[in-house]
Amino acid sequence: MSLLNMPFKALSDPTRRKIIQMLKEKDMTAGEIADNFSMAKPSISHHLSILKQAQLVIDERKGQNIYYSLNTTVFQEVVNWFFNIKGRSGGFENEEDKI
Amino acid sequence: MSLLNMPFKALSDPTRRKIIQMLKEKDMTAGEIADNFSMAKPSISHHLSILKQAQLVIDERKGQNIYYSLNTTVFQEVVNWFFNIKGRSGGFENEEDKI
DNA sequence: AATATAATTAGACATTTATCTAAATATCTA
DNA sequence: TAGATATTTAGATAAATGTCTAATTATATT
Repeated sequence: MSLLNMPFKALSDPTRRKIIQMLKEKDMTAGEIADNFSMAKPSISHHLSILKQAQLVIDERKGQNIYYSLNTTVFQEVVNWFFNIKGRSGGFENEEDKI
Repeated sequence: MSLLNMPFKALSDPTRRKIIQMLKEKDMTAGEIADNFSMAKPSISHHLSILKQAQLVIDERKGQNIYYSLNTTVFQEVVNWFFNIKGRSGGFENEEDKI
């Protein structure tokens, strides 16, 4: 699988995008994340696993809990794909903002 | 389906991302696009249909041909999602480049 | 009008995906 | 060590996805 394919597939699911948005605010345990959804915990665990495989998140066990946090590196690569499409304008309105 | 879900799903397939990259360079007919893949034409037609539903591309018939082109508006909305996650830094290295 | 070309639609099929419940693993605490 | 809590893994299943061939639609040409 290509480098970008896994993160793109991972981001194609709304639950996983919501998780990413939550982790933007703060690191969270699997349980805290699951509490924000009306979905069985194993389902969330599965989503976290896909985000982890895509290297969009990092996990670290602390005692009984496993904390999840964003891995901005792979994020940047996906963003770069869009920048490349848009001629590196990145959506800025002014010419000065372009690279 | 949420506004962003369709484009995200559409971009989760590598063939469709390749099509987007091709359309970045120039507008193309369905046939020209299909010639770049070792895939049956109806399969490409299906991919184009998904990109069209997601409003990532626009189609226009000219005689026997149907020309496809990028619709940057919806693109921008997807880019904005990433900007929002990344605190609107957009991946620029320098503070000055931020909005 | 008949034929050729460009593209889509229809329908079938195998694979992948998202979800669930039940069971297993890991850690903490009494 | 036994029990409680947090999380994952296993296995099942329904729905979605990507691909194909065959048929259809739309346009152009002779």
